[in-house]
Amino acid sequence: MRVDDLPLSPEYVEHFRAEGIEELYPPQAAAVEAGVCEGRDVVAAVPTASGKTLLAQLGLLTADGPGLYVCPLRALAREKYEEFDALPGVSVGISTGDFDSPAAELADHDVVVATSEKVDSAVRNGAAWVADLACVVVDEVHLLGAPGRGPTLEVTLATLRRRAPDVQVVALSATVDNPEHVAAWLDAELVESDWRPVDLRTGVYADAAVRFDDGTTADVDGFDPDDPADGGDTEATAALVREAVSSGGQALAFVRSRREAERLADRLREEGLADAAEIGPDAAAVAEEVRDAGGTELGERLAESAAWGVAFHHAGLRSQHRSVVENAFRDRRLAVICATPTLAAGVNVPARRVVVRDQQRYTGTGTEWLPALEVHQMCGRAGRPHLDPYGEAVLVGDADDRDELWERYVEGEPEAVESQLRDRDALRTHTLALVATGIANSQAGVLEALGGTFYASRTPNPDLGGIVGDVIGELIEMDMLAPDDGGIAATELGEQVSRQYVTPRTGERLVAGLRTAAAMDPADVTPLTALELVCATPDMHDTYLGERERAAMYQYAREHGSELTTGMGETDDFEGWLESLKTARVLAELVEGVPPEELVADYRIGPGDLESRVERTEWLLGAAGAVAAVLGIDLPALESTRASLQPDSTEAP
DNA sequence: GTTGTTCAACTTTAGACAGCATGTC
DNA sequence: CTAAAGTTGAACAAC
Repeated sequence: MRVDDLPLSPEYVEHFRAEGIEELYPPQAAAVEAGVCEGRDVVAAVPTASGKTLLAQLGLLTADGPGLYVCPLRALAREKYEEFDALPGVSVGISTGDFDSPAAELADHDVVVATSEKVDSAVRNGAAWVADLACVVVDEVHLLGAPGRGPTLEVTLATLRRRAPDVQVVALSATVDNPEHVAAWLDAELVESDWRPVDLRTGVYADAAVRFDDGTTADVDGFDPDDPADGGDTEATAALVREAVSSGGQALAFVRSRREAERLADRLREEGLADAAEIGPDAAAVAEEVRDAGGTELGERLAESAAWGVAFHHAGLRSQHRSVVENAFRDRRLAVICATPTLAAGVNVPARRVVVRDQQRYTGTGTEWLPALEVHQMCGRAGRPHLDPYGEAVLVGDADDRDELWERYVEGEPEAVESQLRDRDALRTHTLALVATGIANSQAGVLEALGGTFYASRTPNPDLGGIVGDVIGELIEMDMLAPDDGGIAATELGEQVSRQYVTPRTGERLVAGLRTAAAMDPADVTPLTALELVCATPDMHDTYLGERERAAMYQYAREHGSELTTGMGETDDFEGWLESLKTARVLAELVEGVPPEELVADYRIGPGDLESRVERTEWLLGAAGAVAAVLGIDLPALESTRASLQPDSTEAP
């Protein structure tokens, strides 16, 4: 099937041809057969890089009305936004937490790209445009099975389908074990394929040789397993990377932790890989870009490394640094990225060879094998269309785990997608939201609304009644819901909590903290008071408290006790509270004017971690202000603290 | 006293969505 | 109370 054959206006056909697209890829053709262009619902379970974007565009461009593209990450949203924006005559909007088209304009765009939480939030805040949607594309639907975020996705989709019963849904999934279940839920045609535009061979390294799934075996150049220095997984990884690079390709190496990503990069840099890849001069420019994106010690190390064509990539990096690395690699100005698993789920960064050194991860209860889905996503980054003859993914192991790796990841099926909706916290949040938005006004109403979820479609007798009854009781206890006219209704507090997009537990904590603060001596209410209030909330992530820091934090807690809304004896999770106090302390120093570089060094936290905590704090302080207004509490420290966290007052221009 | 080496005990460990409301020289 | 790798620091040897 050719682009000319599609029911598209000539300008689009022209655009796609200009992009070099003539013939549709088989999965795309299958989706057209299934009716993406005629408004049919379609679930496509296909590998990354097999042309999902075009598939999404076919649905959106042929739909008779505005479209919505839902994706899980802000960086992905931006990437898609740019791709859609390149289409002739299509007006595109974007709506994510960090980057937002004006709300009034969203309704006027042909396509809006948004994160799933932002869509959920828009629904909760009564955005009218959702009811007019003709087509919704959901990228990475398999995240339905993600513990924290899956429920949001399924409830939001159920609500969207309720509000706009005729929307076309196009769902894009990674290869999973049960795509038919997702398709059955959406009553959609299933397109399933493992076709890829570039061949991928996956192999397992052990004992100085790689055994690939196409039956071939390969030695590793310049690698002597009998040399004691060449024995470990890291040495093998380095050799595999070096080999790919010296034959003119680029490589990605995945390791378990941030520190190891940096270490591996150091090690590879010492080998001077850039020369081999003939990207030397360009790499120097990348180093400059990294420096321009902000100077911390970590940033400087990244720049030095990038100058040699080798970068590292993890969430401790500021988002700007991350995107510099991603873009430079895509432009072939870097030879290697050593990364934690972040990179596997993120923006499109294909390489000739992918080396997965670590396949296990620490979980708090020992180390566990990574899900096959995750490893497949890493491996799927191998092979650049038009640039590489093939892609190669190599799992590094030793003789002992060779068979296990082979079974688990080369031959093994990816996991099934399973609903996480039964989770109490998730149900509490969504029950409140459903009532607050007026979708439901009784327990039966909530259950009925949840009837449209993936969970309900998978469970013959959805027995959510018990849990929903429980959480309604809790919400009434929290004064967020109240009995009303034989049913239930949201209180002013409940409505505000839902609109501010914080969890009920966070709302509860804010109420308690605000009441305490209101009763405190005003002279004791400082930025630290506001920050501790917000940091000791389930919606804020804690900061790791090192063994050596613990005593100092304890001391700090004692010294500043009068400013805090939590007494040291009051909490049943003292350790957890100390961790959140550390977060508050770091932010308090930032507010006082301590430069970020210093904080990063003093508290051993990544610049990216600091950045994300500042963002969350701004949001939560805003939410705290809204809750305070409901309670009739006036606490100027909330707003003033938030103001002094704003980028222009904390960062150099 | 200083520097170097070894080894055992201790420390650390991936990621990242979200609010709101607008005017001004 | 899991596991694997990195880091620290004590003990000791050589200078």
